[in-house]
Amino acid sequence: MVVELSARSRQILEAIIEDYIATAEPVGSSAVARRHAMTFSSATVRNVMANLEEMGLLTSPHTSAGRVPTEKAYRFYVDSLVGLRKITREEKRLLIQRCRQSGAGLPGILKEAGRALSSLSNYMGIVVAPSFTSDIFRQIEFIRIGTRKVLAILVSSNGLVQNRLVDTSDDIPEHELLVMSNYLNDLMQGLTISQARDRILAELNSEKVRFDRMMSRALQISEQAVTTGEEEIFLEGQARILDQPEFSDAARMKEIFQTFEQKGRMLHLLSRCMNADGVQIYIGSETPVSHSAGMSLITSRFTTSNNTIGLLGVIGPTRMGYSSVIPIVDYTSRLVSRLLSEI
Amino acid sequence: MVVELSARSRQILEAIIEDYIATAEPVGSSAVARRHAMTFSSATVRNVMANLEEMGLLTSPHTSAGRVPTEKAYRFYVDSLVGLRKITREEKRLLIQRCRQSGAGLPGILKEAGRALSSLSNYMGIVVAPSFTSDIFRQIEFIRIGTRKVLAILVSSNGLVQNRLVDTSDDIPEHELLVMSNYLNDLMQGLTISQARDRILAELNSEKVRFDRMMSRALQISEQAVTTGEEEIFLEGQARILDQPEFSDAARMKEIFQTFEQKGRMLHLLSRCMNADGVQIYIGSETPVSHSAGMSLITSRFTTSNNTIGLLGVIGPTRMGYSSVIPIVDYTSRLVSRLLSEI
DNA sequence: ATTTAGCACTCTACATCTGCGAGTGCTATT
DNA sequence: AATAGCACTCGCAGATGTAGAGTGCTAAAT
Repeated sequence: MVVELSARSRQILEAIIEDYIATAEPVGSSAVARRHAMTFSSATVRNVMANLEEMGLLTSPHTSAGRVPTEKAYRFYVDSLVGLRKITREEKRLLIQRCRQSGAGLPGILKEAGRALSSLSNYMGIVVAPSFTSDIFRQIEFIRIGTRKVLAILVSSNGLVQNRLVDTSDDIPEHELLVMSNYLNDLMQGLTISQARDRILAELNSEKVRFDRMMSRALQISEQAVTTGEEEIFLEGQARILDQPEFSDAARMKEIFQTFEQKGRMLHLLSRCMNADGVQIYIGSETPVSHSAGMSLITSRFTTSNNTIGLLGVIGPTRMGYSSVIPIVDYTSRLVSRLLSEI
Repeated sequence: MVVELSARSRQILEAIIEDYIATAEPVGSSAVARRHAMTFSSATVRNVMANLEEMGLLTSPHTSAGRVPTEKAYRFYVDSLVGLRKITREEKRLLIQRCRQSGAGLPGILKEAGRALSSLSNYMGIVVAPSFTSDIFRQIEFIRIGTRKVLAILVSSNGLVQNRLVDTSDDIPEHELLVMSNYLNDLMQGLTISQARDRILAELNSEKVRFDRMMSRALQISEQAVTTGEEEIFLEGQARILDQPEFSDAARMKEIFQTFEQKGRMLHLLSRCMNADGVQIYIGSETPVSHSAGMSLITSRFTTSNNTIGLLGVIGPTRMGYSSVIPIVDYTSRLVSRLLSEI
């Protein structure tokens, strides 16, 4: 729905939103007229506010309180936000420094990026690691751990490692494991992990393999190895949302923390943020995770050297400092993409 | 300090503690006399309570409220606790079921054990994975990832895997990597990871190696690989502590969550819980993590198949259901040890 | 036709007050 | 030594009162 507003209404709406973002308290007509040194009086502001309320952009908690922006207002505000604060040099410096200091490797960078996001925005940082399954297969290794236990190690071309302990029906000698891994490495060369999985399943059903004991055994083991483990999601700075006055209520808090504990579910919900390029903004009930809790989500994708994609962003209250958070998320996603391409 | 009490004083103290654990509200003299069907009157109870207060076992929040047990009282209660509730069959069943259902492998079992601890106790579950460094070295592998990048994969005999991406000054061909890994596998055979690290450092300084380009390169790379990564600590059911009325205050909550976010620090503090065998109980200010926040910690060690040790337990408010939590922690640590020995 | 000033009205947050009841400590009694 | 009785204390919850912020309407001004 397109919202049409006169220049003045718009100016007032923006003032209200910004004041509310800053103070978390309902803002009254006189406050707007005063603080923003408007050319007109509080009475005029009142009239305009009444209009805006009718349009569904403002509500008042009760008769004699000021007005509070609705989700619709935030949406309008964000959409028409021309004056995006640029990211400051200081923030850039901090982000770069922190992401570099992290222990080498993709997970290290991502975790640190999440922390940096959180500390710069003062909300919660969120990072979804690129899905292992869409990464390109690089190598599989088998290591014999005691009798009837084989450790399968799967390496992707991004240097990600997934390992899995597999029980085998009987003891497999080392030299046979070597033959098996050679066979499989050959089979899966150049495929993504998920394609590799399909190939394995297809091969398992093929005639030629069915009667080759070693091959079918190799396929069975590797099938377990390529089965996706838990995908990784980093939530950093959870304690920070306790700073927000709107979450000081215990019941609400609990709801939120419970949501965050179900990482699998979150991941599922976040997947739809990965479809579009650029910074995505979800306000209030638009937010895929934790509906109805008055949270907003700002995300952006990042890419690794071989074009698998991950997601990073910030979760905070609907009343969020959009104008500063958006450029931070934007910059961070570019930065992370760049750092990852260096790996 | 040893506390000596008459049988009656003791009976009353226990009644107060148990009532307070159940209700989280100060308990008065008449409540004790009534609810526990004592053979004496509330007036007598009052006299006894006055004594107990003088001994520092009780305090009253204000004049006309009931009494609340102090840390000292909990300590006494726990120490003299003969009537440890046995773990129920139902609880056993649940624990076993949940720990088994977890994905194979040590981390899977530990994570699930943490969750089970949390849901059975209704407090927070905590699990510290056995230190990788005291595990026994099993094998090292190098995989070439692009030019000048080598992925070093370190496997312990428990089937734990640590991997690290290493930058190399120049490109190393695959066949040379193979030679290197053979050399190192031989070098570190049978040692623990931390011993292996010492050996590597010693070797790096030895005369014979210093002038062998390949060997010294191998040692340099592996030195990075054996450097300990982050140790793992699982905190499960954080949301559950929000159920406790004593933590409904936002400021307190924040303090607690901030503590839990610094996992490195926690790990450090928890290390002293690993020294003794059996169930360890830390009450209030005795608790190594988060002093002064009115929390108690109950832990017990578990061991893997080759005697590396980890820690698991429960964190909750000082007012904790000790008599049921203690056997749960005890049983879980045995269970986990057993499950791990099967790996 | 807007904009503005003025004013009556509304509603909440905060403070003050009050009675109730839970709980205590002391004392006299058994 | 244990108990019953009693006066006393104190916090809590509900009631009452008040100040102030904010609104909406109307009439005057531009």
